Amino acid sequence: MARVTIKDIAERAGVSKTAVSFAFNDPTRLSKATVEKILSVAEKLGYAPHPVARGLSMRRTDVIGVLVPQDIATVLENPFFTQFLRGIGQVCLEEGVFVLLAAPMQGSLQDAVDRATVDGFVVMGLGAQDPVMELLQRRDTSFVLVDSEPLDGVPSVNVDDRAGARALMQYVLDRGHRRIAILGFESGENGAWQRWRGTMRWRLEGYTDALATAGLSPESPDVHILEGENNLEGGAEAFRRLWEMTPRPTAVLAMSDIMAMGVLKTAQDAGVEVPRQLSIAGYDDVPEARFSTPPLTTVHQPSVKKGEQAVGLLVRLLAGEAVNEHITLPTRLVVRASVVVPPS
Amino acid sequence: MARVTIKDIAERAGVSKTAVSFAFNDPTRLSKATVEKILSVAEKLGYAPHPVARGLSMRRTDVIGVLVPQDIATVLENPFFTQFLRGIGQVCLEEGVFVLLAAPMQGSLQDAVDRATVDGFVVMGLGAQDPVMELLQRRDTSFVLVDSEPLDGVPSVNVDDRAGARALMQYVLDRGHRRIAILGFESGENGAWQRWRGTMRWRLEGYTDALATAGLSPESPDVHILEGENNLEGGAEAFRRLWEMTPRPTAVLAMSDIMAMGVLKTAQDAGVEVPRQLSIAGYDDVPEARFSTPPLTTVHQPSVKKGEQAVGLLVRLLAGEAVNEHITLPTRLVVRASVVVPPS
DNA sequence: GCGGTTTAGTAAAACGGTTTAATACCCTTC
DNA sequence: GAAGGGTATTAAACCGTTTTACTAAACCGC
Repeated sequence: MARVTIKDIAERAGVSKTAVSFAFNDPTRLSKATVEKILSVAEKLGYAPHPVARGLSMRRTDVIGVLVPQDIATVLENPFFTQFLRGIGQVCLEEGVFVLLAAPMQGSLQDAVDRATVDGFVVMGLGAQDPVMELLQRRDTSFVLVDSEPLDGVPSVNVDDRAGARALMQYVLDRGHRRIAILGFESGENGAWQRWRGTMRWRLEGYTDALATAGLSPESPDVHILEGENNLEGGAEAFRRLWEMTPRPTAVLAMSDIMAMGVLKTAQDAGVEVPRQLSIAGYDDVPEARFSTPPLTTVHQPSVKKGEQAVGLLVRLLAGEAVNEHITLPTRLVVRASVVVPPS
Repeated sequence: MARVTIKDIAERAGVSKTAVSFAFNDPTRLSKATVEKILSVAEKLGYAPHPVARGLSMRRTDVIGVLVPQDIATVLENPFFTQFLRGIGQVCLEEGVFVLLAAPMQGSLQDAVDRATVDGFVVMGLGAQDPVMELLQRRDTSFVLVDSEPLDGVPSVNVDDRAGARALMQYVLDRGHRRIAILGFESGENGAWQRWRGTMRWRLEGYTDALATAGLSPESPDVHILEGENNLEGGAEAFRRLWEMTPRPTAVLAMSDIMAMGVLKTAQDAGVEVPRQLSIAGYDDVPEARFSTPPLTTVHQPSVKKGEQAVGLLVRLLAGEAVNEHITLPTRLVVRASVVVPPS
């Protein structure tokens, strides 16, 4: 039983394909009677226009892609991304557009871009110097950057990472901490925080701003900057490394809540009292940050709104509007209980 | 600057469109020299085959849809679904296939099915009597059911919900609880648990099995069955209702961890000591269940594997294999700290 | 130098829709 | 009664690929 096509409907209704198409897309072009006739035949045969054929003809798929530089399982491990995706999904639904997850296919993000049947991309956390960036620009695909360094002529959404990081570090210093570990994501530039770009760079700048007020800097011997995978295990692994240091840091600022929770869990499993022996702070303020024990002191960023805004820009771009906005959303320090004064 | 098509490449390389197509899809049909010539021209012009055109011609989009009966923001609120999606995403990546999220479009799931450009669906939690089920069967779309009542001829993945629920309830009863609340998802059949189907029904059967060993049943005056939205707020709202009962239940078994955590949080905010005054149990064993205070006693289900298996079946189906498997994955009681003996 | 097979390439027909340009018909209007 | 103007409808072109069926040339053994 082959798929029922527009031709079938046309024949059964005794009209042309054009008429059938009109009945669905612009009924005013046809007489009331003909439209009804066509629709009833279509209904009876269970016809719906083939979305791919339609897409080819209309040069529009009504799908937007969410492009992420890591594989889906990894990305979804971070609740922040789930929140972001919720924002995207919600707006897409309202706009009558589907969401497609585009991650590196057999390792190649380029392949994913080439093969994805989408009208445009929301691009998440892509390095400015990534070759995919060029590829996107060369194609006629529209796209919006999120958590990337803004590019001229490409709309973008970011949060005020620097201010958030500064406020958090200031808070930690104000409690009295002077031996501090900063935990970033894996950047492929392990240890070379001088070469960090984008989000990590901005956050580091914020930390640095605050450190300066205490006469410290990333180069200070008691300030440690390390990288780990952006998930629970990355936090766990980082804890093990930093707990071997002498003297041990009294506070660790992770660049994501999920890493912070990895540190927290592993520290507790190792018998370390948090926050008495070790203060831990995160970044993002994911929903579960308030449920941990102790609840996580962190920096809130409006993750859902980030997604909403990104899709909003993309939709306008796809509608042909000349969008050139660089949105920066606010961040906010959220004080909970995982950072206290260090042991004396 | 219009998109560069196969025709452009053909002209610039001085060959036919067919040759270009072969160069990409079956290079052995062409001489080494011609292939190189074509590929170099394609490279220079930045050509990649138009995925939609390709899809139309090949009758294959290399996209699978994840069909959910609620909107994306709601579904993603439940970490269980995120885990499920991780499993799906991972296998899809390996298979070189994209994932498309298909939720009701402007309220119509039917629309979503008609408009989604996919080769097949993983259908999540759809009621057996849902009209969409019929639609799917009438179309030539392949699909796999997850968390639905198995349908003849349609592969499906489920977990042993009944056994899990039974073990959990037994554990609760063994602690000595006799005034018990059961909290299900909103089913559109509020209060009418007799009409629950699928997952909710199976779990309820498990609870009932165990209740029977204590001489109780869903009809017992001290057993309360209620529904709430399947998210934190649903749990919160449910707590308020059940805390007004007299006598109050000493234990509540929620059908998802997320609801359980909603109950937990709200109870604590109301000054209730958990678990001393109120024992709380969940279902799913999402990653954050171990991080709550107290850590959640719950039923583990292999969410990631569920996604993996579902895609696995779908892929085989799409490959033309006659798949007719009904997979049931095991569940397992996870004892943590949120259920203790009730106050005397 | 002759049939037969391989090799390298192509023209044209799908795939299933939408859109453009044209036509046939009827109704006014002068 | 011819010109003009809707209105309802359609044939054909188009979207950008893949695939089928065919041809021309080269190669082969004898």
